[in-house]
Amino acid sequence: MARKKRMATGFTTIKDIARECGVSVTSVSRVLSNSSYPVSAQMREKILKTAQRLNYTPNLFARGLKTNESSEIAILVPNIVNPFYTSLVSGIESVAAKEGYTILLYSTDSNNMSERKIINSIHGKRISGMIISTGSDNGEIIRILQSNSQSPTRIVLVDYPSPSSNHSSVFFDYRKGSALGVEYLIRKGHRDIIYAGLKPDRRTRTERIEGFKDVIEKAGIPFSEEALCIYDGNENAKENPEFFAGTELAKRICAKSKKSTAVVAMNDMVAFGLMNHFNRSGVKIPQDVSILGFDDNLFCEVSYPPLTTVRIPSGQMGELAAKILVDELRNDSADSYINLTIEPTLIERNTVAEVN
Amino acid sequence: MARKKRMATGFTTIKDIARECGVSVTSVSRVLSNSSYPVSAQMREKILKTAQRLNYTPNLFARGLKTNESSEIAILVPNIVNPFYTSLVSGIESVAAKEGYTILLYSTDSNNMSERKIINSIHGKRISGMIISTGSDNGEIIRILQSNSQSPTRIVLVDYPSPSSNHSSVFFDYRKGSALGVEYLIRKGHRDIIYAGLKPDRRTRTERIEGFKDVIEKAGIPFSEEALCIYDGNENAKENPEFFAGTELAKRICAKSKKSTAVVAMNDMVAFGLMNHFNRSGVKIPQDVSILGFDDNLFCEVSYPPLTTVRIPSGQMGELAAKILVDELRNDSADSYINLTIEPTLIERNTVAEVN
DNA sequence: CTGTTAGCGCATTCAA
DNA sequence: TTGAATGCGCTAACAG
Repeated sequence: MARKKRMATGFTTIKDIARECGVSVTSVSRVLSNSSYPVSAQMREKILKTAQRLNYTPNLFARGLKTNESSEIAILVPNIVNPFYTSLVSGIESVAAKEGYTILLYSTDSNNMSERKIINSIHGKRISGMIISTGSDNGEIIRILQSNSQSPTRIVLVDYPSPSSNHSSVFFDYRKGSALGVEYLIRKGHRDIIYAGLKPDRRTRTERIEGFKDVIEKAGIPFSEEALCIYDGNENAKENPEFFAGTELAKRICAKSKKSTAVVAMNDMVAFGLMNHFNRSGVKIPQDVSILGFDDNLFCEVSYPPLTTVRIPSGQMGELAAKILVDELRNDSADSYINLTIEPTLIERNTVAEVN
Repeated sequence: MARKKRMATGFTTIKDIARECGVSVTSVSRVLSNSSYPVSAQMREKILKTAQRLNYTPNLFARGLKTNESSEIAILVPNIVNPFYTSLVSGIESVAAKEGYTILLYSTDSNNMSERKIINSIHGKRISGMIISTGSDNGEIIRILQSNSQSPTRIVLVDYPSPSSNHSSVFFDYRKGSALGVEYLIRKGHRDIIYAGLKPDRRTRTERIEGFKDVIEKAGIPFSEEALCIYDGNENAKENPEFFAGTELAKRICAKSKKSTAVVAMNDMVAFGLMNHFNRSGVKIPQDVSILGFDDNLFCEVSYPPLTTVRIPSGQMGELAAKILVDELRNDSADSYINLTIEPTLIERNTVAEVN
């Protein structure tokens, strides 16, 4: 009579099911963990039934303790408010969910969360894999991660330079993207073109400027530093610093004696800032000045006029990164890594005019 | 000599540390798990040192198996692309991180992830608590969650109606928000006001219309169904359905014989759609027509003209929800729940003109 | 095909 | 203040 002690958590366990069915826990485990081990059909049936009836949910702690696997993917991004990261994370999430992985979200901007702490958390949870895309490019995290030789965590990098080469990555070719945009402008007859952006303090920004120069020079247009309009105020001063920078840069551009016919923005938010000031000042877009964005975020369609821009398919990049990771996790393809570089495309809308 | 078998995972365990220090695993556990149990200072010191040296990270599976706690918070949202959810999640994440909780992100839009599946995952992981905010308001998830009496998961609801009352919630008062906006319009002299939005198929939308009617009638303006411009096309047809709906509704409004001086949009995206069409058609905002948004998303500053709108502080709502949850988790405050209703505020920008 | 047994790493009795 | 022993729930040898 005396019911065996069965307090603990109140959750149904395989032991409960075993008792109920009059079979061993092993058999229960075998069917409930989708083991390939042979089990008679009727027993399987019975176990499945009572598992359902008893509302059984496997205790992932126990399972993890045995298998050291969590089916979890950690995402490391600075934040999710920046539209690039929003859709990156969204892309990752969609394929991860489909593949049965759960997403752990770590954002480095949330203070108190040192990279060290994050790594510890990830180790402790025996995370299968992680996708890293923090804006900075010091490679710090990777270094920490690898300094601990115990960690078998699979890593896929997105727009994040790697100090070593033992992981896959998805990069966007910012240099080519920038070039693509400027070529388009030149094709439209522009020759006095300005680049407007924030301090080129990271690779994803320097590359844009390089791409800009590449094409200007190739077109035989004399390049001067004058063509580079850089806002170097505090990036964190405003709620929407890039937009604010755009408005400031537009003022500076308006004040120039030498007039330009087009300005290529570091990204869409900067472009919106430019447009905002131009719109207010009665500078007509694109009649008086053409604007080129970079990102193709949700609001390019929304702005007035709709923004012509170089597209960074961040959602797709997220999906690719996740697919690569899941694939590596499943096939444990030891030392083969795949490194993708995503090609830019130009999205024509209404902010670039033809000049002659 | 024969090293005891110590393969398993390769991670350092408390056993390793115990051996290294020549003490019992018990003592190691006590100091490394921050137990309040008394341990001599020197021993503590020694253990801490070698733990650090050996790069020890507690195995959270093992710990969880004992304690049945994960320090994880699950977030359930339809997606993170909608700006409301972006900042909701962001707000939650920031306080969760600060409090030492990890975020698990579940998005219901990602197909293949039935609510049933999500619940199972959450049970299996012994998630401490969850925050739910799925657009629909059928209460399905709660029902499933509670049908399984085993689940002790703490839940906080955000803009999600509850079929029962045993959990805390954070709501926004859409009705009052809408009223606030319309009152402002009337104060500015508007009397021919139109509401433009999608099908009122959920509470958060019907409330807006009710608030609209409330004020119109209170102002002694005869209300007719004509004033309600509802787009009932397929919401998922376009990439940005709300924006698209806005453009369509603007066309319809332009075609009306009776001219209105103001239109209140269901939300900012719809407002942007309206503005897009008006801008293209040479209808001047706000001289020819005033526009009122709802949300106060990132792009209200960016649009041209900047959008006057009723603010939903979704980031703050996320923070509040997380604070409530963490508090309940820590203090296990049994059956006391707190239900907040967030008050609207009006953000004046440049899309509403004074008429007379 | 089925069951018995051991142990993953940790926190926690209980005894010293 | 310390340590030996137990078991959380599950999976994987190993033996039948």
